[in-house]
Amino acid sequence: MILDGVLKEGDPLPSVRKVAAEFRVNPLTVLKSYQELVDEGLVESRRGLGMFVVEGARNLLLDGERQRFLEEEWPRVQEVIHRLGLSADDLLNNAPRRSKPRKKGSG
Amino acid sequence: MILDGVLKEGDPLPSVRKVAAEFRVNPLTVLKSYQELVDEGLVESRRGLGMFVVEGARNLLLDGERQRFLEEEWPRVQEVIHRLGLSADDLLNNAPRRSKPRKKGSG
DNA sequence: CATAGTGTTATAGTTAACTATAACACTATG
DNA sequence: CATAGTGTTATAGTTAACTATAACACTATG
Repeated sequence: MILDGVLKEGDPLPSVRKVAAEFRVNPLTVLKSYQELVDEGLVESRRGLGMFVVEGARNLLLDGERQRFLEEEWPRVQEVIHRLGLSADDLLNNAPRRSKPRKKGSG
Repeated sequence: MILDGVLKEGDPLPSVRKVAAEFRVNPLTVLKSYQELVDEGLVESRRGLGMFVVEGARNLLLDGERQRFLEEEWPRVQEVIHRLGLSADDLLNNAPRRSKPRKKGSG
């Protein structure tokens, strides 16, 4: 939500209790997740008021997630792509060039 | 290992006990994972002998994993790429076109 | 002060996955 | 049969994450 701009910097996060109710989950579970955001320096907690998106959170998140994605997730995704014999073409255009025709349409 | 051809069809999987020892893990845990492969029809169990890669397993796996990847994983990866302001094009072709130059080299 | 909304802490219980250990069932080999 | 290697089942214990419930602490508002 922060990355997508749904939550701007300074905005309050939906309250622990509301999220807990909406997802039928224990408030403690929500709180713990929110605390992780605090630990990452993205969110700050103001007792009695709520939890708020920190100034600069979006850039911090963007940089951090970019790094994590490029160094950890993407390499693994690339391995999978390679293992499955997929091509960049297959993935980007919804119109794959006619490659080797498949034996059968399986379903 | 099956996709990469390390395990050919008909080959025995490393025994439950060996894997358990190698990864310092309970044999039951390994067994359960192997059972999942049996449930997927990729592997068959021969009591007293071992677990073996089924004939046709590689193609079955290839088709199944292709579908799973294209329908589930890749869309999510694309969302992340988009959210992070990265380009799938740049990531797939290793030769990124010169796009907007970044403000700073961060480190 | 009372109220209604926040985050926070505490205590006890539940659950799924995993561990530890032992024993059982089966097969090829000699 | 004995042996050594397989998969399999059973029992009890451990652990991390989550749940249920209640209470505490704080803030803006009236």
